[in-house]
Amino acid sequence: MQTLRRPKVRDQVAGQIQKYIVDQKLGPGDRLPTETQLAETFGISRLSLREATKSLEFIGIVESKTGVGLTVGRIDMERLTEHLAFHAGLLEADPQQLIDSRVILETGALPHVARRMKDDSAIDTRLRELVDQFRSARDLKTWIELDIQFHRSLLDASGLQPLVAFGDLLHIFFQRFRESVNKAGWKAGVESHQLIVDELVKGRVAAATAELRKHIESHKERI
Amino acid sequence: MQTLRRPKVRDQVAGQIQKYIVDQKLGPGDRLPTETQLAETFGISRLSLREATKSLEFIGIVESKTGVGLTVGRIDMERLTEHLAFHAGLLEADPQQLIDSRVILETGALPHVARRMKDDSAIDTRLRELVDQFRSARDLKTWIELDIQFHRSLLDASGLQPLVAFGDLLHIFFQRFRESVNKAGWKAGVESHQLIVDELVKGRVAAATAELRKHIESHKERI
DNA sequence: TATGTCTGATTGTCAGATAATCTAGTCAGG
DNA sequence: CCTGACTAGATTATCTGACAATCAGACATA
Repeated sequence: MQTLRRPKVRDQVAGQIQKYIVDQKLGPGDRLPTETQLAETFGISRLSLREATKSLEFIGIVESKTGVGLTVGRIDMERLTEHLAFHAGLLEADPQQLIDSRVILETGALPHVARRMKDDSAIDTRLRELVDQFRSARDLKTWIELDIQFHRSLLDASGLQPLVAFGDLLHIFFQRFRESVNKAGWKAGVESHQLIVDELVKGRVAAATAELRKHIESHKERI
Repeated sequence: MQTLRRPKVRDQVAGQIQKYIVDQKLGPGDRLPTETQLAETFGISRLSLREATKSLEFIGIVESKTGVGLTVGRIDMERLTEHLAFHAGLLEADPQQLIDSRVILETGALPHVARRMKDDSAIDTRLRELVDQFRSARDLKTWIELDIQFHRSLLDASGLQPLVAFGDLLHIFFQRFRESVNKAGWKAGVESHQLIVDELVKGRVAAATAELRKHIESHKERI
């Protein structure tokens, strides 16, 4: 049976604060009302309000400084990843689904990347740079780091910000598979990345897509 | 210059709680000590401890139930996406980008939908039901409601939960365009949905994809 | 102008209390 | 022996009120 719970005050409040930020069209750094004012506005105690703001602060939606007040913050994915990666075991997501989703996301981005590459040579440069760094990577840790960067840059190159945001999120859940990469898979990964970039530059999107799909789906063997 | 701040109590405590979970090798559902006990252990007031646990609860690392206590939680993507709607890129999302992202997302899901349709006739039924309700929709409000449901069901039918979560997020930002749909666009939308389902049932994924793309991109005319 | 100081505003932390809710055990009735 | 209602204790949820720590800006002083 689904547990019926009374909606918790702080969650509602957290939602309302987010809504407030959007409605008022506030951006990073902008001031929010003081805790006391907010508490009065929502008709709750300052303490309950605090639990809401502290939660939001935890993931970076707001920042609070003593003696200053609350400001809208910048979400930084690294911070979040740090906390979440710590708890790889708690992440509940079907690996298979994660992989399929990534394939859809990244292969879907490729046509956009190819199109933009024609006008902006910086994209090409950036991707090649990363591939080169790959080759000189000596340990698994930096390899993983670069792999994330490569795929992020790929999505970024599509010019579609929403995809980048979603990609970041998927990566958090993906982390644990990455750690199971062995030397052979590593080597294959380098070649794969190189190939993808080469095909893209030539404008052969279909070939790049096929390679990218194969590359991502290679994770399936390790689950 | 980097601001020097006194490390905040609750962040330290949040870290310690996480450490505790890992050290004790706790998994989802396992009990944690009570708030009072934890507060004593860390030598802080129960209130400060609460701010830490609430933060962790916010992203799903722990759960707390009244009358029961704290348990280790499961982290699910839906919850996170909800809050990360604030991710910088999305806040200032360009309508064009939103549309392109949706196209990638939904057309990418179609092959999965088609495959699953073969084994599960309920999917077919569900989608047809929605199309039928479309025809009998009389005002714009219910039409929009049904449109959202249709596209959500489509993603849901792919069996890929991450896509559903992301789709929901995109819809939030999409809302404003929806309201600008006129009678003609409405009529065309009904036919379009019908066609997509028909093609899918016949297993003609490419045709369905083309139609879906056209359908979503029709929004471009209205921005 | 430059520098040190004061002050009001705001968040950080605490203690103590009451309400709401859940778990586990108790006990009556069959 | 079993089942269901009920009670008691434990635990979190929320509130009130208070004081400490910190900061930005005004103000006075040289």
